[in-house]
Amino acid sequence: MDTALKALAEPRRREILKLVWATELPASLIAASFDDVTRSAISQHLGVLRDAALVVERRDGVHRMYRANRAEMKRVRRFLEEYWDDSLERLRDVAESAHREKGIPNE
Amino acid sequence: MDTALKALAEPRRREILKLVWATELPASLIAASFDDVTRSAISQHLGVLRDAALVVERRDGVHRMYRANRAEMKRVRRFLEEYWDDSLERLRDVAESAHREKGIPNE
DNA sequence: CACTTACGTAAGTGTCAACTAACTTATTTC
DNA sequence: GAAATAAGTTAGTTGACACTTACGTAAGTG
Repeated sequence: MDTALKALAEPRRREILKLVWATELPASLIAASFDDVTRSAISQHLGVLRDAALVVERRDGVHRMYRANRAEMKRVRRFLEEYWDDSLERLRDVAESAHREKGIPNE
Repeated sequence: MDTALKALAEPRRREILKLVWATELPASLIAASFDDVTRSAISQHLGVLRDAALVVERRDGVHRMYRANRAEMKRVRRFLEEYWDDSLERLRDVAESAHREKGIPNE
């Protein structure tokens, strides 16, 4: 999960992900849509996304077709939503117990 | 926004954020809840979170009290949700998305 | 005022990440 | 089978980052 979040923290990779969200694309086309970076860099980004399971690869002759792994994306999304929503209650106790243990001044 | 995402990609900082989500805490207590890292490291993490506006600082005598900036967190959350949803929208526009569902691994 | 507490900041270190350039491997075409 | 195309891979560079130790500083305390 951490791998996925880190992968998403990079703007270039988010851009790639958007490209292959709805359509399957070969690496060459993905790389071609970035003019300020080499094909190699994109290939490496694709590797990171693949390792994070955010993207799936399928070989088609000389091409490697990529598309977003929406199942995994959903997992990330759920994780974050639980993070926002659950943190409040779940951690109030932790904070308060720490409060007591260390004996913080005033309040 | 990119600053915020990057800040969130670091597990330690997510942990800190959780701590100050529901309760305002002084830096010392926050640091005290991590035993494998120095106070200085936590201070620096707090600086990153502050720069990303994910956390607000309030001075109270010798203490610097921190709490999560929920407004900013909401912004990040919205950004991500638009990210998912915009892309999903595009997906809907792709006519063959329905039959492509069948080829999707796991889930 | 000396002392302590609660913090930030500076400087230095090791590691990792993004990138380029060059090379390799697989596939199709002639 | 040689050449061309598509893509991954490796080596090396640069910069960022998480961290530590050491020091600085503001606020309270005897």
